[in-house]
Amino acid sequence: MSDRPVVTRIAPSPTGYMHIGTARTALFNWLYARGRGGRFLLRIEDTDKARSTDEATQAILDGMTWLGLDYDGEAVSQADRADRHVEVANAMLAAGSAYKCFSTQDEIAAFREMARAEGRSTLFRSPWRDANPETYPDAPYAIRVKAPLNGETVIRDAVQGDVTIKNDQLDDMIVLRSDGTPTYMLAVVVDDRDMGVTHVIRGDDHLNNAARQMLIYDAMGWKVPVWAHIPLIHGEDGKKLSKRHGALGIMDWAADGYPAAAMRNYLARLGWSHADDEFFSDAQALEWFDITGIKKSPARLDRKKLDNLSGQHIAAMSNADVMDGLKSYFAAAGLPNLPDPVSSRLAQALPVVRDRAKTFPELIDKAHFILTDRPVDLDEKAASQLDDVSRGILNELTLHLQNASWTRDALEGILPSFADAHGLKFGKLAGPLRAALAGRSVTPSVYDMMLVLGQDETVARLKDTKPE
RNA sequence: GGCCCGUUCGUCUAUCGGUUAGGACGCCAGGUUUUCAACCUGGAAAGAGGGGUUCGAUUCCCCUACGGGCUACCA
Repeated sequence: MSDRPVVTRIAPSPTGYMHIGTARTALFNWLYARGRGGRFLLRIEDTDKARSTDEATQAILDGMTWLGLDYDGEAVSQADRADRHVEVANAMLAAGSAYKCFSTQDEIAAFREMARAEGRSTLFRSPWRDANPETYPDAPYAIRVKAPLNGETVIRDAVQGDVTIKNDQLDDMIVLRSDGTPTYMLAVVVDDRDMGVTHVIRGDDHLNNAARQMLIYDAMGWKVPVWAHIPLIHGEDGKKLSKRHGALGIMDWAADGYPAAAMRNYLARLGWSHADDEFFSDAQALEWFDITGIKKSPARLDRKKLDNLSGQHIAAMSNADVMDGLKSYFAAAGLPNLPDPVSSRLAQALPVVRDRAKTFPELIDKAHFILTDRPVDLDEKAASQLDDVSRGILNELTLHLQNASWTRDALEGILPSFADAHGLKFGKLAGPLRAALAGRSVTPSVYDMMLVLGQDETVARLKDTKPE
């Protein structure tokens, strides 16, 4: 292939948010470049002024940041490079590989309409392709590339294999509009080549476009990059992703509380595989990722699988990483950050709750016992656990607890024998205990909670349940 | 319509002509257990259909069906 240093890029158009598919494509490009000591670039395809906004661009930047995909240099604005695009269009014109076309949009539309009605090809053949410049009218014109009329163009694609397109399927696409602005087809090619992009890894909705774009590379005598057109992601119903699937933006997933590391792992496994590896670190992904492992068929999103992976990541993260992830989650979900004291309490509880949560909000929920203050509010089920009898029992238990040494061994000695002495099954004691300590009926282990809460707090909460 | 791409358990996938078609998620059953989760053990579950090629096809070729993409002076 190539021994040039690898340069990849992600080139999203700012359309309001960072699409989940864009996020995966970005990840693939990032993995490929970074895994080989190459460069990874970001270019915002904002040539469509009507649809591009600063907010949308910011959304992409935010998405990249959250996902942890760092790019080299500054983000490039495609619109800012319009002059260079025009320059290239004129160069092609001068070289004779492009020509001025005076056909109006109305004429072309009328042609297509008729062609469709008659069942003929709607491919527009400009009458100006070989016209004598002396016959040119004094009117606005578009610049079109001169596509070869016969022969074929083969796209050597690292994912799709060799894809052959007959040249008579290619029209003389417009590179410069009659208002003097460059089209996307021109802009991508010029920008990719100017930015030194060696590998174009993008959605396969661009596969056919690659043949057209190669025309420009050839016309300018530029080296064609390695193409890698990856299949799109589909929704859980197998249909192409659309608004009704919801959660299309990467930040929606951030707001749902998935750690970025889990998202990277999950997204990497969507359409790419490395034998049977499912759960892996960034370092492993960086080492393993290669275009040869990319599948040719589209993959569906699977929330359950993400949940599972997410749970594994949360369990494997360091405390510091969990706390950082929590902050990102609060920011993405638009929630206020935890005040420091609460935050440090949560940190203490992490060891006993992290294994039980698939997402950050779930983690917060599991840690409710440590986040709540006395007097503990009881939910309905917890309240029903605390009848007069069990309150009495807890009160008696308090006596045993306030002088106990506060270790797991000690507590595991006290509680069962206490239950036994009262003719209670352990569960009958644990239920009310759970209610008193957490105000809920579903909590972490009572030993875990007691240890995390500490002796004073535990005893205080039990005393709060003292019968009147 | 034309051109291009795809199709292995419900889902993500392994397999690169010869396998009892493997793993993971999910699901079901059992176990463990102080609740929930986790965990352990076991189970059900797949080559779209039809033709070829071959001693032998999930694997190579063709057709059909289905899905997707492109076919703009959108990106």
